[in-house]
Amino acid sequence: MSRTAGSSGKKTLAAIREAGLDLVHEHGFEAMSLRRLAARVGLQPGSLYNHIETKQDLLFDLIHNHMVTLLASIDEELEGIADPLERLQAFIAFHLTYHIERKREVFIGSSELRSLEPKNRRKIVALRKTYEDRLYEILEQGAVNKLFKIEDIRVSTYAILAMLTGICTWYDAKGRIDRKTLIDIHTRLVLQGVLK
Amino acid sequence: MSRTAGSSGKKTLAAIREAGLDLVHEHGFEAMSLRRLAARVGLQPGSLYNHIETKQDLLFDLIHNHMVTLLASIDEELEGIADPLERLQAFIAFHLTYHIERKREVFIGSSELRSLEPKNRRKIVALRKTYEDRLYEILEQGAVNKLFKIEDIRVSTYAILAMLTGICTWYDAKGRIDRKTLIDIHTRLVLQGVLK
DNA sequence: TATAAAAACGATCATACGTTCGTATTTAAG
DNA sequence: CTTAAATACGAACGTATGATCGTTTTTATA
Repeated sequence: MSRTAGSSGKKTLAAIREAGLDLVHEHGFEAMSLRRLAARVGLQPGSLYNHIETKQDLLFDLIHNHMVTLLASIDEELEGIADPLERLQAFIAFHLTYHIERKREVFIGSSELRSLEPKNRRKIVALRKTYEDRLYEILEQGAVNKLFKIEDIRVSTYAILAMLTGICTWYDAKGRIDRKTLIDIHTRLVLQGVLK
Repeated sequence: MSRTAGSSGKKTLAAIREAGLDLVHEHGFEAMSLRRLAARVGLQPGSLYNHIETKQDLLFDLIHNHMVTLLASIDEELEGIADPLERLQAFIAFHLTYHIERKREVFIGSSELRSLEPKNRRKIVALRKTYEDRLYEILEQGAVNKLFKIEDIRVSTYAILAMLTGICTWYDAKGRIDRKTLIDIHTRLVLQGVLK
């Protein structure tokens, strides 16, 4: 893929991000070389710096972008739903669907927190906490309404998230189970563990 | 840490493994330099090769060692327990305890499969499958005995493993919750999702 | 205490690293 | 059509990479 001077910066940045997701996922952030990244995008190494500040900034950009989109999406998804049970069902379906389609981002978002500078890491951890709180609040609301019976809301939040996220990384879209069935099974598993 | 020629190879190899776990966990396998590893152990880079074949062999050794010990331990743990419910409880307690104490190994064992050569990766994946089968068989036995009611045994196996393993990576031993409580909560969560 | 084996040293190989910079080219706005 | 801004080039910086090898030092055995 060759590229000419002056060509659209928007497109080039998008290509850099896409190749970055691939390469970080494949080699880890520290081991991803900007030379390989540039080659995949069709640039000379130095030209990357017309689009990114530093390698570190690229990593932050990739993870931050993921988290912000995730948060905006869940809020959109839950908007207008009041009943805790329905909200929980919506959360499960959304989380599974969203994460299945973004395995690279999910992997990087958890495995490469180590490579973020402290200030950047704090920002990401705060966003993650905000997302976790969406589920926490649903469980809490259901518990208050005597709809759910939960021993420890915080631990249950983490347990449900671990289950849903973990499964996404294994799930093979071309395998035995279709997406709807996957959602159904998990909805039932979670509800059994949570319903009164 | 300084080291003298002729000193015990067993100790040196153990130190290499320990430092290797740390550095792979911290930087990722590809980005872990043998120079840094050697420095941490107190060796010149070339001296590592008195103990390891290649960098790749070290990675395989680290992961393989973990998986073999894991398998031997679960078999020992389950030995003599016949009742599926008791076996499930034993599995949960064991898995949580074992994984909490080996966060580095667990992390590396999942995130660095990508860095294993195909032949090595196949061996590890086979061992992992064997471990997963231990839980699968417990669930199956419980289902046959009409003790458990499980919609999809394979998916439930993965879901339970994802939940238990995921939580281990977050769990802070110095935090609000002690280990016994963590096990109790998770045992209840799993049983609710599985019991008839 | 003589000696073989084990382990460490330290130099070396060609190659790759992230980033900077001066220059050239292309695009888009006026 | 002119021109400023955006983008790309390509060389260069000092440093680090995994692995090899001949040599030296230390250990343990007999």
